[in-house]
Amino acid sequence: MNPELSNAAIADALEELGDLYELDGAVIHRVVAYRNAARSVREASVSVAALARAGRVTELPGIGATLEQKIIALLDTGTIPAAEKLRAKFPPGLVAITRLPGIGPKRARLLHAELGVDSPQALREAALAQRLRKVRGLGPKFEENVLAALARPDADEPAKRLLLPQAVELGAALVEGLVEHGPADAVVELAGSARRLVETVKDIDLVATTVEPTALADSLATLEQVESASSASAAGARGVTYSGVRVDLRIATPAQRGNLLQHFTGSGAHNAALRERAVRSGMHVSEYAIEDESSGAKLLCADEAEVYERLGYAFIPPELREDRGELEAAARGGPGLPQLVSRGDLRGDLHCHTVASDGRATIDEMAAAARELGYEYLAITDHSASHGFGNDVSPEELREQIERVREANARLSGIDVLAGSEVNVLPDGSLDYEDALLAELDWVIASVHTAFSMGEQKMTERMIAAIEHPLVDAIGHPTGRMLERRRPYAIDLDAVFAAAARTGTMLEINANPRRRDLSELNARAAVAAGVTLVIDSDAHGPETMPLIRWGIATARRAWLTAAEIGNTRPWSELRTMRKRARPRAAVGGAPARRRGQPPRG
DNA sequence: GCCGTTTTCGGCCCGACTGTTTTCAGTCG
Repeated sequence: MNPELSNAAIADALEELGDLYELDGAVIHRVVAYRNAARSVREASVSVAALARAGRVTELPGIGATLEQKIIALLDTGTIPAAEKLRAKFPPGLVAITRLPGIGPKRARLLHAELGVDSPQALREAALAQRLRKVRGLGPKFEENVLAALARPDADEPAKRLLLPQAVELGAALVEGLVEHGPADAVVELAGSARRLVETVKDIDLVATTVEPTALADSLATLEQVESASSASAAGARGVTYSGVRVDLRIATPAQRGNLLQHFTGSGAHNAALRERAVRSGMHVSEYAIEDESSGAKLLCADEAEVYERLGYAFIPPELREDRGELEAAARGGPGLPQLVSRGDLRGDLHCHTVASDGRATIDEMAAAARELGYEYLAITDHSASHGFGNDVSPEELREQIERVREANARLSGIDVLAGSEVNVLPDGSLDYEDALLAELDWVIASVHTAFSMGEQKMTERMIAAIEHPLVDAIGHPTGRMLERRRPYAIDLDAVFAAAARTGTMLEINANPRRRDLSELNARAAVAAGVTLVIDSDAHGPETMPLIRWGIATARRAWLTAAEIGNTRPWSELRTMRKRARPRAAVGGAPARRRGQPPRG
């Protein structure tokens, strides 16, 4: 029997069908319904295929009887009949055209019907022959824009995205520049996905208030980072940096600062859901005001929290604004939002490197950095013997390192230094130190660093073997992904989470901004399955230990509280949670702790 | 196609910008 389709595969199929219906001229709400359903499937924390087999898939938001049937057909036959029909009608090249800026489904359909355009290549030929301008509603300018879009070397690949720290840094520099060059009263803030602390960012969104909006809009073009700016008006301006990042500045009056910040922080899905719910109670929400339908009164909010309050919600932290159940939870009479974990809750860092392997600093230097951050403990976890791309730590060297850690711990005050290792999980699931040596360590984190492409079943068995090892306390960066660089290895995370919960093995949120691994959705699913997480910096030097903030960001976006994170506890408590410290009978027999699941996600 | 502190039918967020138009459709976020 074939393995069931992944949530991502089902979501892709629904998204494609939505695109095809849109090309076919379906009413837009139907198209939107497919896209909402696709997102719901993609973000589901359990196997949607399994849910569908159990007849429960309509429990997911946005999935009704019709989509249930289509998902079942997809699982049974590998395809959806409606999609087959539409694929025959609209060639894939036509769908590709709709990805070009300025061309949506309507124009693609028009070009197909009027000129027989069915691919980017055919579109280019038609534009060069000046045939596009003959179509009603299109003109020479459109032709020009089409050719420019097609000429871009990266026209058919998705745009590179900034890692969050780069976006935050660029955003801060732009804010500073606008404050410096703009009118004296200007207040400028970073909004958009960077404010929500997402993993990667496409463009920089800034909001500002001033009584001289055009002066501020004009000043965007004068910033040293900005290569070109356009369409400056009282409403704002747009620009592109020399690094090729789009910047969107929106301006309102000081009295509307809250409305604007709320709108421009997004996400789009959060705002759409917020506004739809508001409409049902007779309110219309925009970036400028909340309008009461019955009285016509327009409420301006200088403060963002007031926007939520006036609409009947508790304040929703930006990290949660993804339409993943936060509105239902924050609504008056709802269950309420969790008290999200914050940086100050962490009492220690359980994954870092020193000069013993590929780190840049000594034990003492790393311990000093940890103390500086207010931690109570730090585990030194250099790579193990077979790491292969740094300075390996042989068993003998690890024994010496343990001695050095014990000595440092005795000497240093204000910080407990723990002897640990980041042990390789070898392809067969075994570890590369003997158990007797591992038993001398305070903390063992096991990670996969080799043989990434072994296939899902083998990788899952490999990982579960490591999870079942009695001396493995946690699994490091559990999916191996590198944002914008390397996909996660194929692995059955449901099985991994179940094994981790069953054995009491913790899983890591690796805070390195290129990893953020587990991701927010996976972290949320892991905790729902009963797993305890740890948040680690994986620092290779004192200066990278503060990267922990990006791991905190992921945990917050995963709705996690301090109680769900192991290293918010003092070491005296956390050490007893390691499965090696538990009564032997409990290992393997502990029932999964279940947390109340929010309505979505 | 989904969904319900108005509704099992009739709604479904809101506004800016562009290019094409003499008042607006399409696209985008």
